[in-house]
Amino acid sequence: MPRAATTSDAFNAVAEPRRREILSCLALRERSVGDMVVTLRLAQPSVSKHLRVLRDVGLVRARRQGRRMLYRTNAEAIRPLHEWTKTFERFWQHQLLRVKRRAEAET
Amino acid sequence: MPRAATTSDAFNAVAEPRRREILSCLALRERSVGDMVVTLRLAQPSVSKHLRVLRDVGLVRARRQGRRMLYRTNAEAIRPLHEWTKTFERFWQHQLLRVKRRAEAET
DNA sequence: TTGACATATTCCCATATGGGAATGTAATAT
DNA sequence: ATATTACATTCCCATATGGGAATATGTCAA
Repeated sequence: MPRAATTSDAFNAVAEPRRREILSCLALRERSVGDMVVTLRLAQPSVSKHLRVLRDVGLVRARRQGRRMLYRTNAEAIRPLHEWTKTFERFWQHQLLRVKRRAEAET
Repeated sequence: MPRAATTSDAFNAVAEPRRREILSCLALRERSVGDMVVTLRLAQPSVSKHLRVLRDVGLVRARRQGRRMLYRTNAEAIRPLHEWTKTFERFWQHQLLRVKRRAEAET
């Protein structure tokens, strides 16, 4: 069995650094593909393909405006990732507390 | 260029569902490999290989106890993911507000 | 209709993958 | 020393990948 498809879920989709850049970029405001090509210095087909993946998992939404396509981030789809990482919050807080205590004990 | 290695960073490592299960499991308490095999119903080599990936990116720590290896989650390594998703928090809050307003306007 | 612009898709390829099976390695027990 | 237990690694393979290049699709303008 190979690795799961990038389009299988948000976790797989955001594993790619370029796609994370795109999401950050499109969170602030709607942008066209050509806009992203200039901003991120990527080839147009690459941008389109990344957007396709992000769209398939619902991380971006698109609408047509004349001959352009305008994309924007659908932040709601990032929330499951946030929730998952959040379940570990108390653990790293415990770890930090332990480190702090150890440091204090050493003085 | 193929997909980035699963060991290239935490984002790629946690893209795999089994590895997320392992992390959740090892966050509560230290466990041996055989323990995980039983709990997650995975073949032993699979568990070992997943743990290897998680170790390479610092998501788990290991120590030997006799003939067993005990693993535990290093929650601190999940923090960057949490921070990244957090940057989108205000955006989904905006979206929810908009949905709420629309719902209220329709009544 | 024809052309230009904007984006999407297809084809190519080297590479990393996860599981299964088999094998290697390390530590204890006898 | 040998056997046993507990993990780790290696080999195999079908499959998905991201980039580059080329091509297809879609929209407007004249």
